[in-house]
Order: sequence, then C-alpha cells, then structure tokens
Amino acid sequence: MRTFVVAADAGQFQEAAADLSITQQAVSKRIAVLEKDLGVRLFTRTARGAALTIDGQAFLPHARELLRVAERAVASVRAGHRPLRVDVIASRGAASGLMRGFHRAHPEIELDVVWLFDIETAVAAIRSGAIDASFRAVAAPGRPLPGDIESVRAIDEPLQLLTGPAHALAGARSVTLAQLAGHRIWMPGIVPGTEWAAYYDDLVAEFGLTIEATGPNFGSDALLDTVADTPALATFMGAQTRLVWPAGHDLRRIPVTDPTPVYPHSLLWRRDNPHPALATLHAHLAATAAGHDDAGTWVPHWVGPR
Amino acid sequence: MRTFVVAADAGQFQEAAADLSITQQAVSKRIAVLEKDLGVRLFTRTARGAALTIDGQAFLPHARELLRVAERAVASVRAGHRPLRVDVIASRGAASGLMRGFHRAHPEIELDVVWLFDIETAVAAIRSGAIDASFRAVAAPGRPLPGDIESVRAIDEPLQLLTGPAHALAGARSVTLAQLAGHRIWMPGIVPGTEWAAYYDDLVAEFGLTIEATGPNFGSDALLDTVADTPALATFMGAQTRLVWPAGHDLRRIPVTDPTPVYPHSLLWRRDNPHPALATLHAHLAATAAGHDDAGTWVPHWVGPR
DNA sequence: GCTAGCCCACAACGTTCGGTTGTGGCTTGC
DNA sequence: GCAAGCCACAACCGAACGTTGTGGGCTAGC
Repeated sequence: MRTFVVAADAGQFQEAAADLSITQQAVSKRIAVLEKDLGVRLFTRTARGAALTIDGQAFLPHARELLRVAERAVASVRAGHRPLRVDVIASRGAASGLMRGFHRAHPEIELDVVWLFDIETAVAAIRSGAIDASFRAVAAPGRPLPGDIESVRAIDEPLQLLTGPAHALAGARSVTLAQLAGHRIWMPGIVPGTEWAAYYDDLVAEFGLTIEATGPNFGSDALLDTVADTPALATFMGAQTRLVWPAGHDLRRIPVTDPTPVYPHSLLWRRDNPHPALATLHAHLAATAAGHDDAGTWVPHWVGPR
Repeated sequence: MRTFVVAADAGQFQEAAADLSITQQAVSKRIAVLEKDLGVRLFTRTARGAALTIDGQAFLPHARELLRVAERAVASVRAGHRPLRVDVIASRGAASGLMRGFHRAHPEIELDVVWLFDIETAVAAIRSGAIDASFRAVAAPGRPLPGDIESVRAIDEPLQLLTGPAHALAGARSVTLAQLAGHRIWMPGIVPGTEWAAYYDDLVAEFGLTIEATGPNFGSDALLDTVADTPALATFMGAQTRLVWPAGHDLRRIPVTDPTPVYPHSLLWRRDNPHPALATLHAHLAATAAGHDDAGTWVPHWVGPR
C-alpha cells in the first residue's frame, strides 16, 4: 500500500523506488502483485512514468487512509508520546459517554479507552504508567489509594431498574428502593472482591435487596434478552448507559427513588504523570460538570465527599 | 493484524489458528513478530490461553479499524457492487460540496470521488462503466452527448473575482464583467480542448476579457500566493469553492455582475447503469435543488436549457 | 528519421520470511 | 499425581521478495 501511494504521488516507479530505497524493479513487482490481488489495473504505464487509472484514483484515498490508520495503530502503543489512555468501568456507561464528549470537544487529542478488571488493577496500571487515568468508584474501605494517586469525583450515574413488559413493576413511573425488597434483581457477572461488587454489597446490606449474581455472564445481549422475557427478573442499569436494544423486545427503564442509588465515578490519575492531555481532560471535566444535588441520592459510605 | 484480532477475540492462539486454518505455531510466530515490531507485549500467555495486555487492549480497536479500512479499500475497486463512483471537475468546487452534502445525507452509501481530465474522458468512462456519474459542463458545440448518456443541470456555480489587497478592484463590493476588460485575469492550468477551456474561451470572446492561461499550473496554493502578492493579477474562482486560505495573506472575493458568469455543472450518467445509489443521488439532487433564477447570469450558448 | 534518454517489464538468482512438523515446559483440574 | 490443554522453541522446507542484468517501447531533439 505504501508503495502504491508513493508511486501515485511520484507519478513514476523510478522515483518511488528511490524514495523507498529499493530498486525500480521491486516497485514494479509490488504494484503488479497488488494489481493481481485486486484484479484491476491501478496504473497506465507510459514512456514518461505511470499515471493512475480511474480504479487507481478511487483506490488512492482508501490506501492513504489505511496508512493513516496503521500509523495511529502503531502510535497507540508507542512508548513516550502515546495517546491518552483511559480506563472506564463499563464500555457503554456514563464514563464512556463522558469520554465521547471529550473526544467531540477535543478531536485533536488521540484517545484510547481500555477496560480493566477492577480498581486494584487500574491503580497498578496508573502507577506503572500503562494507563493515564481511570474512571472508577474509589477503593473500598480499608484500601486507601496510594499517596501518588490523586482522585476527584467526576460523574454520578443514577441507577435505574430495567424490566421486561410482564414484570410486576413494569408499569411504574418510578420505584423506591424499599419497594424493591422482595423482587429478584439479577446481575450476572459481578465478581466478588471488585469495587463494583462492594458497591452492590453495600446497597444490598443497607436496603435489604435481593441481588443475584449467580450464573455466568454471557454479555449484555443475553442479559437483556433474559430480562425482557422473564417476568420475575429485573436488573440495575446506569441511567446514562447506552443500550443496544435487542430487536423485538420491549424493555422498561424505571427511575429509582428514596433514595436514588448513584454509582460514583471518580477520575484517578498519578500526580506526576506528564501527559499533556491529562490537563485538558481535567479542564473538560470542570467545564462540563453539572451542578450536583446529593439530596435524595445514595452512595456507599466509603466514597469520599465531593 | 487479522491474526491479532482473531486471537484477541478467541482468547487463545489455538482456536485462532483453527479459525485461520493455520497451525498454532504460526499464530504464535505472527504475534511474536508483531510484538517485536511494535516493541510491546500484546498478550499475556497463560495456561488457559492468551489475554490482552493493556497495550493489547489499546491496540485492538486500531487493528479492527485497519481491517475495516482495508476491506473498504478492496471494495472500492471490486467489480460488480462497488461504491458509487463520481467524477467532479474540481476537488473543492460546488460539485464537490454537493457530494459532501450527499454523503452527510446518506452516510451509508459508499462513495468514491475521482477527478477526470475533461468531459471526453468522463463520457468514455461513464460509457465503459468505470465511473457512474460525472458533474460537468455539457459538451461544447459540435460534440453532442452520445445517445446512451443522459444529463440534467445540477448546480450553477457563480464565478467571483479573487484579488490581493493591492489590486485596483480590491475595494469594490462587486464588479461588472465590462469593468474587467483591460484587467489581467490569470488562470494557469487551463488546457485547450477541454470543455472548461471552451467555457472561458466563450466568456473572453463575448465580453472582451483578457484571460492568461500561460505558465505551468503549480497548484492552487501557488496560484493564491501569486494573486495575493501581485497587484496587477486577479483570477476567477467559483463562489462555492472552499479555499485553503494561505496563511498571512489577505485575499478578496468580489462578486461579478451584469451578468454573473455561472459555471454550469450538469450531472451525466449512463441510462442503463444499474447502480442503486444512482437513484438516491438523483433524489438528493431534486431535494436540494434551490429555486433557480437565471436572470442576470451568463452561461455559454452551447449549454442547453434547464 | 534516426538516436539517445528515460521508464517500465521480464528473467534469473539468492536470501529471507513464513509456514509446517516435532517437541518440551507450564499450568490447571480431576 | 497424572492427563489435558495451551504456548514457545527448534529444525526444516518452499514460497515470497528482493537484487542484478537486460530488453522493449515511447519521446524528444538534432
């Protein structure tokens, strides 16, 4: 591909060969192989060089794009000045939406979003420099953050109840936490020992809920399918979580009140991380932070004040 | 790259090898080479398979994107169902802007824009099926379109005068064609025999202008640079042409009146071209066509009625 | 109209790359 | 403790891809 682009720019194979530090014959061969693979002629050979055919013209921007993408791919793992690497707890949740907004506001900042197991892994990765920041609920009690890690409350995501159409609460405009006692709430995939498990443990303990984490986690598609079809099951879902709605299903999102359980995403980063985009991310957070009203909401006691 | 993506999805090299119909050892080798080239570890090898490292997680979406781009590149020259291929006369002119609008309105339609020499080439390419449509001024007198080619007036692009700040007309809010007689208008790159040359020939003959096509065409950057710095030179430029403004220059776009010369872009296509997106393009043209007012405008006599 | 210059394609050849088979080490689970 | 599963290393072999050498075809200039 690179040979094709260089040859197209040069207008002749000879110059392209010089640019690539190979022989003209090698360029000729590479182009011939590419043409054979594609099944079309890309250049018309003349005595003065090689001009693009119409197919070649159509192909050229795609080839350039491929080189750009390849370069970005390499840059994403380059030591030193690589894209800002941020860990988010759920790929479709509020933190992920915030990063989308950040990307829209600063499209020039290269960004990679990864998705680590839990806050322990995230903190280790932040300390090692493998990632630059993380959106997480801060560590559970007895596990304070190391001194070189800073954190700030970033987004609070209210939880909603997600039910199928036949669920007893399907018609409710909102439900209280007290009303949920006795109903089965199914959240497969919760792994004990993680900070998100600790969040739901506290929620269960404080309001007497029944959360079942049993069964293997087959992904959100399977979860939604099951919830939609099972009248006795409901699940919790972040209000800002973008669902991929299963086709043909009728799912209900019901706000939870008195209080509203809120999942607290803090931004974590290492104090001496020199990545320039980190400051931009902080500025973006400050700029987009809505006025917070903690009245009527619940977070675990181990989450620090704002 | 494909091996990396397949292995990441499979979670182990063995299964990836089966998917790719190669041996596990080959997968191991390919990944090892990729890791060596990138200088980072992409997988952590365990007894149960291979899990992505953080670098691998960051790299994965880029790798997927690369495969997508590669597939689109191949599709762009695939015989049969390839993207709609449209020829536009200037890469930044009105027709090009229209295609951008079409792409925004129908992002699902794959599109390739090419850029042929003149209408003769374009008609030949349309007849051969190499391209699907072309935005062109219809053929000059004595050169009717072949019977299998249809055309419809699509966009009229008014010409404006482009001058530097020191030009005699730089301060004018508008100029008439009669006022331009005696001024030097420089349009390098006009090639005799093309339909666009015929347009300017007629314009010169009818209004007694002085258009100089001398000198090699070093591209629009050089043209703008020269016009900006030379008080005695001006040039014509389509009103809807998106310029890449040279840094530090002060260029003026001055409307031309009495009459306003208008470059007529017709859409040309082959009657029996079966490409489904062609109908969508027609519909888009009809939907976006503004009400036309031909009063006070000029086009060559050989351009048919609307 | 011939020739010199330029550019690309074809052929022959050697190295390198990338696949295979064979094997061993490590972890996990019964 | 052993069997099963998975990955890495080594040896080997063929294909791929580079090189050098050469020829054909178009163009420009005398």
